[in-house]
Amino acid sequence: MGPTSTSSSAQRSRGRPRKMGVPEAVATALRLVDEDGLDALTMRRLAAALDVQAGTLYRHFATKQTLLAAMAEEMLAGCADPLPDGLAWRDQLTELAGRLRTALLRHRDGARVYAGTHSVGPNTLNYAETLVGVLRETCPAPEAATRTALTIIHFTVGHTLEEQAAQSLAGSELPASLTLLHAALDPDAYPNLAAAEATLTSTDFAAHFAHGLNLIITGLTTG
Amino acid sequence: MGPTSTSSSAQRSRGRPRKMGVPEAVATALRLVDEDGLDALTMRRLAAALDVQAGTLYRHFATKQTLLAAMAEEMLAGCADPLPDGLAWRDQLTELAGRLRTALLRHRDGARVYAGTHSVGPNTLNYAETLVGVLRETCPAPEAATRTALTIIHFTVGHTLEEQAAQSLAGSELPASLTLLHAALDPDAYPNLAAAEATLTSTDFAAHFAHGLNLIITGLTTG
DNA sequence: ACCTGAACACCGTTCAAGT
DNA sequence: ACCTGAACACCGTTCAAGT
Repeated sequence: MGPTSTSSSAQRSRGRPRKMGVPEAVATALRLVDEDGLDALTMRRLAAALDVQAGTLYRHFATKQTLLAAMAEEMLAGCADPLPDGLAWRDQLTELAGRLRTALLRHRDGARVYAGTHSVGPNTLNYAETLVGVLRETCPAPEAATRTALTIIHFTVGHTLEEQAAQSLAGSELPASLTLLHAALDPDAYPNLAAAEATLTSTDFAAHFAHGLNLIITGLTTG
Repeated sequence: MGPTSTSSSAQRSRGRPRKMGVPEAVATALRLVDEDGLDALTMRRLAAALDVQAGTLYRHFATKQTLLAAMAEEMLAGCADPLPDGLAWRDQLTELAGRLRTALLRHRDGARVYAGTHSVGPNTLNYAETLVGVLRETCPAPEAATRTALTIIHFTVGHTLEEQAAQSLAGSELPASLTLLHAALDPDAYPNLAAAEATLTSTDFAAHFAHGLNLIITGLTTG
């Protein structure tokens, strides 16, 4: 029925070449999230983007959660790269925490993707390994090193969740929500918040992050 | 057709009395979340629990997000109650952060509900007001007080998100995920994590939380 | 072995029409 | 004024049947 000179492999690659492997699916899923946000990432939309039926995805991912975990794992690529030589441990921690924040910020809703999953892939484990390694050199008890690593990760995720929530309140919603907050901040009822409003609504998230991280790292010295 | 002696008001209260006010809807929504988790909270299931059509909810909540914000606001009730007299500022901060954690833990998936919303209701604002108030007494710059309040809140939310994620890996999934993690933790590839495994998989979340919070509060003294 | 097509049991949201 | 009924445009997941 088809042209006789068309080999079966050429037929397979008619239109787009068949893209269905786990890595292509994960990359495409991250692209869809970047374009339209996490809420728009649907197994059906992903399948369509891969030129495949929705059910086919379940041959590669047991569930949507599994896909999300693979996306989180992919996002952390590079976070455990070797640290520059000669960095003080304080700066090593700042660098590592900053890498996690940057990795989450690289994709729209990245923190939400990460917070909802538990990857045990190499990117995630190497990152944790590196972070705990730096902390074991400076923490008295080994338990404290582990707990401090968790503290840094939880703070970073919590912070970035908030940062991206503010980001994704797009053009029209952000001013509205600021106005709402401003209206709610009656200086008689909430004198401290009224005084804090400028800082609270500042978009200098890097400064907020640096402040919190510095608190944690400083606490390590003294505690 | 109906019994002649049945007044219309008696008919209205046949079965359950008509429960449709924002407070009842929020309370019922929190009950549904406690029973079956956040993923099972559906506008349609909530409507059914309130003996109402799904569309009716949209007369009280513009969107599901609005409902979730109202739930988050309700969860924070009591968090801004007056602090006991004579507490050192360190203990005031510990108390306030602990109240937020407890409030989030009180409901299944409480941290996820909270993290996905931005309430400007009185419970939320009074809590922030109180927290910033305590910090302004001890922080040099007013900017630092605000940023530290954000740090404490972000850490608490990030921590509790993780705590409840571990909790909701119910009976059969938890052992499976621990086995998976254990298998992944090759001591040659991840020596630090292998050494940290006991702490990493500990369920003493209160101790983890206390450690992280203490780091932040200690950092405040020195910074 | 791998994919399609079609179905199952749902979603959030809107809105005419009723009372 | 408030609610119902019904619809619109979707979901995640499963699985027989095809090739």
